[in-house]
Amino acid sequence: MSLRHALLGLLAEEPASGYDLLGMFQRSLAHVWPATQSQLYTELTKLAAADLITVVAEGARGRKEYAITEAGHAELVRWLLNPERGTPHRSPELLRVFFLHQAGAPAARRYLELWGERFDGYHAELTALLESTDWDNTTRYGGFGRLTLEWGLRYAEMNREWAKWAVGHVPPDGPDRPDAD
Amino acid sequence: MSLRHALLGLLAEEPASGYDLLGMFQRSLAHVWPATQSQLYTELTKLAAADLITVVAEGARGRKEYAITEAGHAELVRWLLNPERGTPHRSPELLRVFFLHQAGAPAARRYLELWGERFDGYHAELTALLESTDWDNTTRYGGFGRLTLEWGLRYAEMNREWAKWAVGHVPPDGPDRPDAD
DNA sequence: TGCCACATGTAACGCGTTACATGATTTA
DNA sequence: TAAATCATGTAACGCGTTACATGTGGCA
Repeated sequence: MSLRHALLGLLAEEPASGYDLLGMFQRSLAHVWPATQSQLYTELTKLAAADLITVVAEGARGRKEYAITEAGHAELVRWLLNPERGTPHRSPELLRVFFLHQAGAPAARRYLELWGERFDGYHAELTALLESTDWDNTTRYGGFGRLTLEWGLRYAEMNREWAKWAVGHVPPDGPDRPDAD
Repeated sequence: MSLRHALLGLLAEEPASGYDLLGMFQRSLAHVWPATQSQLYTELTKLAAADLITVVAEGARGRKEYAITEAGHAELVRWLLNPERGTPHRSPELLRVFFLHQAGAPAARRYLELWGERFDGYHAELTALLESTDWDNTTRYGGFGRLTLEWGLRYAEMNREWAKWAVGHVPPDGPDRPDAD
């Protein structure tokens, strides 16, 4: 149930419409919590029904501007300070590594090299974001966006380093299959 | 659709029953791709219907032992070598960081300290796993389990370091709320 | 006037979770 | 003979994805 809290978090800064929020998701939250248009509108309706947000203005083209309520802000803070036990970590890419010997050592090495390259790209993307933003002037999100960006940078670096290490540690293929059990 | 490939991967090593596979998931795959009992049996039925696996023996208590078919192995290798564009990264914990200034700087620092401690624990858990396993003797998964474990260790370290850094970079609370917009 | 951007909504489907439901075999 | 373990299955629910569906307002 994190989408609802993401919406509350955004609306805690300033009122916005579903369309506005969609833009914010695509621009600033895309790396942390992607969401689709359809999901977003559905959740806004639910949040309004639960009185965590309310419509504060209606504009042209059916535009509805939402604002967070007191109850909504209370819920946001409650969620922030009560980290329920995390969702288990699931990574299809890492799962592949687990079974990669089925593909043979050369293919495995290629896979890991590709891994490194993908994170090169990701790192570059984030670096561009870091440099294109004036972090001093960003009162919005109080600079915490910088912390999450730093996490992303370190994550990318870690993956690059790991991939490099892993390529060198791919076990050799067995003669055929040991099957010694 | 990764659960099905995880099952194919395990069955590529040796035939097993749903119950056996459940044990393997809990023991060795828990950190990479957790799965529940109910999910697993459902997926096995589907895999059998698709002829990617077959029942090779029936034992006591309705036990059904499955083995991978040729089609199943082909599908496994296909999946291994075709990394479709990754599921977007979603982390409720990181999402919290994004909005943490709503909770105030002291609470934010406490949150980040807790983050570091949790990864201390995780790192210790993985280290224990590393030391309790004889990696030379592990033909099963051809040593690739070691690569994923290494990833986990580095991930834990990265998070510890980041949390330490982040605690020192928590922006001060605004006087009240700038609201200058 | 025609297109683009704005703006909101619904329906179908898949996967993961929790809970329920049942029963056989071994072993203490 | 009672409990633990082995063993399989179904149902309800939530969230995320894709696709469909519709309509208005501004501007060139």
